[in-house]
Amino acid sequence: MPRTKQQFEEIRLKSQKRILDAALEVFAKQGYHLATVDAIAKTAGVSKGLMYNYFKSKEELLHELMIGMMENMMAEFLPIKPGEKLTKKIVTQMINEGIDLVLENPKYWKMYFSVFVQPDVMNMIMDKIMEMLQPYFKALTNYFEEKGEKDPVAMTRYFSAVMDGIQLHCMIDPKTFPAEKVKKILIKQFA
Amino acid sequence: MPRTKQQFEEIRLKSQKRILDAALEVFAKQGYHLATVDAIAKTAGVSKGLMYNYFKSKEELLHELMIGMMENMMAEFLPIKPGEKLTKKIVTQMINEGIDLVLENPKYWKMYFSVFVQPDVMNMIMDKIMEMLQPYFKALTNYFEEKGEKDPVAMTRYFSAVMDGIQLHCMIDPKTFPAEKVKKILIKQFA
Amino acid sequence: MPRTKQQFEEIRLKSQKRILDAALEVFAKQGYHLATVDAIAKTAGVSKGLMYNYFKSKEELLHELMIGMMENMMAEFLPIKPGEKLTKKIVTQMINEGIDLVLENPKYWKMYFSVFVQPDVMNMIMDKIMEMLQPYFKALTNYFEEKGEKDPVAMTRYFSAVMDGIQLHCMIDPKTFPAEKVKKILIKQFA
Amino acid sequence: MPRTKQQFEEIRLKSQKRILDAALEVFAKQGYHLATVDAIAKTAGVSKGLMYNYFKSKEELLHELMIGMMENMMAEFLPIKPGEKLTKKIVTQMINEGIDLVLENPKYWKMYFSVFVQPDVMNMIMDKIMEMLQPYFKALTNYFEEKGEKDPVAMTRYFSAVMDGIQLHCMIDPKTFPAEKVKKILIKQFA
DNA sequence: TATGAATGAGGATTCATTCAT
DNA sequence: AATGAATGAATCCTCATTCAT
Repeated sequence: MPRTKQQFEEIRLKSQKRILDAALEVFAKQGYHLATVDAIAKTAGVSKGLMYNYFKSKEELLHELMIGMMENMMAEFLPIKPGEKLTKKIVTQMINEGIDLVLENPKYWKMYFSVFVQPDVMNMIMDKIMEMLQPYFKALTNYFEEKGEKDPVAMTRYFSAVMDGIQLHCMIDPKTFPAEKVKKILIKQFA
Repeated sequence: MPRTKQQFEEIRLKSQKRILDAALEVFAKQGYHLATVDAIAKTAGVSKGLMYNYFKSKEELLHELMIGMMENMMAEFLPIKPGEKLTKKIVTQMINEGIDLVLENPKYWKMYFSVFVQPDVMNMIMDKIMEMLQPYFKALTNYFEEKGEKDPVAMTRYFSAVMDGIQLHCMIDPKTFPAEKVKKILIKQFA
Repeated sequence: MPRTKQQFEEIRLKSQKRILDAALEVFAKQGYHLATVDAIAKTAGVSKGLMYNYFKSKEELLHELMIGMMENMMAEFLPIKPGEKLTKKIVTQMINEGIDLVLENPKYWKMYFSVFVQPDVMNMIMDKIMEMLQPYFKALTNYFEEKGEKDPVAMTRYFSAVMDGIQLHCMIDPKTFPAEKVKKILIKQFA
Repeated sequence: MPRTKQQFEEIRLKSQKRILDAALEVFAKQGYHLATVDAIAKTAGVSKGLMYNYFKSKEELLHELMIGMMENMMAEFLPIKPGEKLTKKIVTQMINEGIDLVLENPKYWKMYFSVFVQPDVMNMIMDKIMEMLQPYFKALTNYFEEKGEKDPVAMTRYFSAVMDGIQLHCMIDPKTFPAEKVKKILIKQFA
């Protein structure tokens, strides 16, 4: 008797998750190009072949991973519902969380950032991610508008850039970067 | 025959420069891992063998390149002599130049940034670069101290991070990023 | 419960046929080596596991298929009973049918031919097929003998070779090959 | 001092030839799909890498080989200059040579034939080969026209098909195929 | 009987590096 | 100083086959 559809589905999901987790770990430690499919499979405790059952290439594995991370991050980073407005409190929280997230797992974020900087290959991802970020940009633009900023669109881009810069430095040097002080500066300036 | 020696030296330097220029171009276009030694040699118009006369590996080529770029950038970006003090004017100039440099050649800077984000491989470079940045950090700390900032060290790191974030976004999206408006915000805030 | 046994047997035969049909289709389209077991199973609408219940390997599947095709073809191509003699009419029919069969399904026949040309792997099949062809060769030899040919054995081999050559060209270029004219030539020469 | 251009050219040609010879041998013995690049390189006594210096893929290697064989064969098989007319003597020679060539090296010709029967992959080769065969078809058509055949184009195609059929059977069973007798039949019929 | 997840050996391809000239 | 032919380890990916259910 074969397993039921549902049983198979469960098995599939479980294996996929193991592979994605392993990929995250290995990509984070070695970077995309130095990470071998072999190492990922070994880390996941599955065969290489299985990987290719679920992801049609190493690149697709990265894509899926990035999209997944992005979705998770968005959920934590921008905890508002569509249409809801940003408040000072929420922006404060975004700043704090955005920095803490990186400090907790600098390796993962290195991988994440590195993609933005890879030439060619990753353009597909960029589009997808930009699309996902739209509501976040909109909400911020709204927020800055209500705060009375003259050019809320520019301010939003400025804020995003600043946050990315901070996160970048947290990643590079999590030990000596004065995260707490910088948080305060940011909150004072933007929230 | 000292004359001949000098000529050899000239040829050496010229070839080296051609190779470094080619490497920069190819690394910038393809990223370190996707760039092949072959492509670099071809771009430089020399043989692979010659390349290995001057640089003992692909990695060394990258190192030399990065250090060189860093030195150039520092010269332009921080045009003060050791001991000299930063003025509002100079900081303003730093902000403007720092952004314009990236906008002029986003590809090169992508390569540059990507190194900071590569795990493992580039740890060696980091030390060297951090060392080179020391005087720049010091001068900025001094500057912020004189401007009356409470925590000038934190402010310096904040400023560096912000500048990197802006530059990152300029690189990613040089066309729609509101560089001029952001410059104004930065100058108002830091200069 | 003999009834149940019979039902099982029916199911078995039905599944086997579906798999063989699918195999024929996929082998014909992609060639033996490029055809995947997966594709065959999918085309047949069964699981890979089931396939291996009926055929112990991809190679056996090919064997069964070839033998089956051979039997079918023989039935159509040489519609005489053992011992019965070939007549002009029957030979004419063989020529016409032999060419039409190929023109109707050039892909299948390509697969069929390709086996004769594969080194190593398929030697096993050759023996089996040669054995099956014996009565056909005998009947032809008889026929040519009665027609007064000096060397009926050679003539038989010649006829077989010619037919295969014609069929090969029909397969390669079914559109522009002058099949009807060639039929006439053949009939005039051999029938 | 580097070698001269000419020296390099010689080395290249020599290596290429070794690889092509090896490829012919291995493809002939195992068939395209079962032949491994490794085996070819080993047979040629060079590294796998070198193969890829000269041929950008296994498939291209096959293409080059086929084209080369074709050219050689044409030179022997159709020893007339463009514009020159075919005579009975030349056609007789074509028949004899065409069969002897195959009998001498059935393996090579198996490889050659197998390509015509491979689905998909080899379409590029087909076009090239058809183009090369044009002058041969033209000369034959002319010949049959002057011989007073009613439909010389059809006759040409018939003749080609017959020759291929004979060659095919020579390949499959070089030992018992009555080559000499068949030659006589062919000569009587076509020359 | 029937399923499809899992395996892993095997194969094509790439590319930094070496070395004879 | 200069060349580019040659190497081979490393890597991605495929697919026939097995097996627990």
